Amino acid sequence: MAHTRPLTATLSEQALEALQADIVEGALQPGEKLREPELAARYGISRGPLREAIRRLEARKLIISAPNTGARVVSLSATQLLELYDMREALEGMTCRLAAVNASDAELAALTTLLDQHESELTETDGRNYFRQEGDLDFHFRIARCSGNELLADILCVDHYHLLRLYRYKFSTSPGRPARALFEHRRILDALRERDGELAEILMRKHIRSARENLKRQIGQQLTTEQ
Amino acid sequence: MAHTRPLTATLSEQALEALQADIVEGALQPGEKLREPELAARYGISRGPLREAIRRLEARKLIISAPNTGARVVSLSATQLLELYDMREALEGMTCRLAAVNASDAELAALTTLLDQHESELTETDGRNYFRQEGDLDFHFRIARCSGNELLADILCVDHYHLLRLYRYKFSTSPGRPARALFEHRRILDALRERDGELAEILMRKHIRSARENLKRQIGQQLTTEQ
DNA sequence: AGTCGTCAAATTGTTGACACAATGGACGAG
DNA sequence: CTCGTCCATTGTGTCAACAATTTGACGACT
Repeated sequence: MAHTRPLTATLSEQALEALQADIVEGALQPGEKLREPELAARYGISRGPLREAIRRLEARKLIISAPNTGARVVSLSATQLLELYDMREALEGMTCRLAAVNASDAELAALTTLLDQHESELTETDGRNYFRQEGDLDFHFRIARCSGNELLADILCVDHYHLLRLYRYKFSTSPGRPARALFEHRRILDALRERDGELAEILMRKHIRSARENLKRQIGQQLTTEQ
Repeated sequence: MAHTRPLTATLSEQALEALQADIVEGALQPGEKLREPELAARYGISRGPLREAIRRLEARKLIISAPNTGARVVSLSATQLLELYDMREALEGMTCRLAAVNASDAELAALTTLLDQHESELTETDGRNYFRQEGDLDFHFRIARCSGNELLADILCVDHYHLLRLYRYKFSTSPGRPARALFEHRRILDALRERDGELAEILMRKHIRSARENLKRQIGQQLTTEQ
């Protein structure tokens, strides 16, 4: 009989999760210096595992560090944030194209359910926070996962997803945006159901580009202009 | 007066470079177990910095590791290798589109020179190893670098480039392929010079897709079918 | 007053030792 | 002969101490 194994086997993984949560949830602010002795004490571990966690979060682009001067929480410039959207347009366009071919009927049905669920929440909250959906509740996340391409899915859902999470909600969504986004999601799903990969890709790219334009308009002095 | 500073400030970085070279150049074979005491002795360092180097190479997908069971050199299945090409199609298509807008005239001129150089080498070596160009000599690498999008360029030229290097040359290029590739490169550059981002993206994607198809045809029993 | 050099404190880089888990082979039961 | 168990060995996870570098403050000099 198997023991119920802990969620994280090693202290390094626990530190990874804790540190990532602290960064994404804002307990550690963008640009903040990460002092190893302080953090190690905070998580009740030694510096060894902590340093490994820092290296892994560097891979997820949540931390930047230089030799001898230590690590800091990432702080994207406006330019860098827009770059992130160009990357998403390219990668999510491709996952969408692939999903049109590779998604199972069951997965597409589940996506329909998800969007219905989003619609309820949209009307309930008066169209306020449609974008707050995370992980499995995130339409984009789910599409990547059923693209059939593990590499793309991992890059989007593991490597860069948390950076997106960190910045996605720093900007107030303009009034009509959530409803508009839901509409675009439905059109994308329509294309997926019709198994039209080319159209699905075009629609997803347009969708992300319009989110990018929306963001661009809102970028004022909220962001540091230089990294 | 500044000391001539060493290329790598820390042992961890030296280990990163050494280990990466050993993996890409085949001194460490795909799938091979990486024993920390052995490697630490090999590079003349202790396990601490070595473990950090391993974590960083995990980010570059050259190493995979699981808790308590250690690390191994990555060994891509045929499926995973094809997935890599889908990722490239998406990302390089985008860098190409952006480069059409953002590349300077000087950069485009340098790319022309590069392709001329490739042509000489192609005729000199009887069309054998056009694809062996690496780093700054790699057409794709250079385009990413002049896309103006640092994030995309880093993902392609740092994060995933070495994985591509590792696998690019495991397959014999079919007879006419190098000449064909050079021809496609020239058409892409034409589009860049005309500042036609849409066409440049289309051509780059077609180019990578045909490389993918070429690869697919050659995949026999050389690759493990399961990871 | 401002700039530069020096020194002390804090922080990062590295090491070797210890604790724990996994691997592999010998041994014995079936 | 096959399978499972036990134990020794090997390797990974973690820690605390040491070494080297950076940072900031203080004071001397222009």
